[in-house]
Amino acid sequence: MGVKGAETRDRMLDATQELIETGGYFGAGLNQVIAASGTPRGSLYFHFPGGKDQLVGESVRRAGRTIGDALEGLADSSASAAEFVDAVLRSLGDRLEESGWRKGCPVATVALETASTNDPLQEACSEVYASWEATLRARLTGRPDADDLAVLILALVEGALLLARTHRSREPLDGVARQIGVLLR
Amino acid sequence: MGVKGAETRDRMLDATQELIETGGYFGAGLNQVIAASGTPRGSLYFHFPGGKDQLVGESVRRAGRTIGDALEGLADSSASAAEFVDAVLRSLGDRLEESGWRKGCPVATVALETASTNDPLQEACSEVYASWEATLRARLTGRPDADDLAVLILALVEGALLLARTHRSREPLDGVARQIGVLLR
DNA sequence: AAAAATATGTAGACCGATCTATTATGGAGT
DNA sequence: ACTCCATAATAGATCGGTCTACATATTTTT
Repeated sequence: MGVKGAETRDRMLDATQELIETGGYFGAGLNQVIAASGTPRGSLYFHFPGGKDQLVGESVRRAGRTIGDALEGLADSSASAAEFVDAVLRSLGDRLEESGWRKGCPVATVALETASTNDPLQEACSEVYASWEATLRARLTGRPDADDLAVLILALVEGALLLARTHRSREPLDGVARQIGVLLR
Repeated sequence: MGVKGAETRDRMLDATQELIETGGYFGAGLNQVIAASGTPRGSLYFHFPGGKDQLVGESVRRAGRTIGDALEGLADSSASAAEFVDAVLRSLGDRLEESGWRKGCPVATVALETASTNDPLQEACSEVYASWEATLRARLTGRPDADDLAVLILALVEGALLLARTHRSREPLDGVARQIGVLLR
């Protein structure tokens, strides 16, 4: 793949990721993708012969890696598990508020939309969540019930993000942050 | 409104609720709604002059009341807060698994899909969540931080439900249930 | 090194299917 | 008789996807 082609491909993934985050699978219409990325329709099927599902699948996995890397970063710079979770909640809260309550979890909407109707995408979302769980678990080694705790923290963060976006308020994230100490004593 | 009309209206809401739960706002195409309910297309706009958004809005609020009532019931028959949350998780897990991983939270998908693009529906979802929060809060009176705890529990349940549906497994719900005691000591 | 051949990518018109919504008409209930 | 509601045909827009033509690189051949 040449330089030009890679750029076009990237611009398409960027636009899709952005649209998905705001409106999910159906919010990322191909017309909107090509309009937002400034790329022609035909090129889409050149770079993504699998069509929309391939495009969305790659976008989800890509977003999963981005968030995953951010998690690793926060884990490394946190002294305790409680501090780590607090940093995650604050960081995601900033992102959400600064985007005008548009950018919550880049996976959740697609995950729910496709859970029962699109196996390849369901699997992609499942794998992203599993990778995040693994990252959390790695930060909790040594604790008893590290497995359960990792799942619990991920559920807590995802749920708080859902409520915060729906209410258009940081309160759910802040409320969870205030109580996280009790859990990770 | 006559008896016949009310029945038709109800059948439409039933079908919409079912479709929404499986596939969200865009999973509930009007063609599917009328096919599943066996009602004619024109009648839809007779009973719901506001079109699809009115139909979905009423379905969401209706599902919100159904779940809310179930929460109240479980709250009444639980001896402690921890027992209550455990019962909620188990009940939702049963519902999810028995439906073939289709029926998670009847609000979450629509909430995420419409959060940034459809204010009336975003508001409907926000109000349903607020009502559930209030129910949880009522079961926690007496505790310090009852407000925070209600939000935390709702986030936990919503997050666990999202993960369980995505992974097609009860594990996230069970894992949270195992750790809930620590939180509500 | 110049020319020819091939691969890579762009570009947009176009297709059938599906979407929500509207309309006109006819029948059922009271 | 008059309201309530059912019914289907249809409109107009948008959806994902395909197609052909064209342009630009890159390699091969001479």
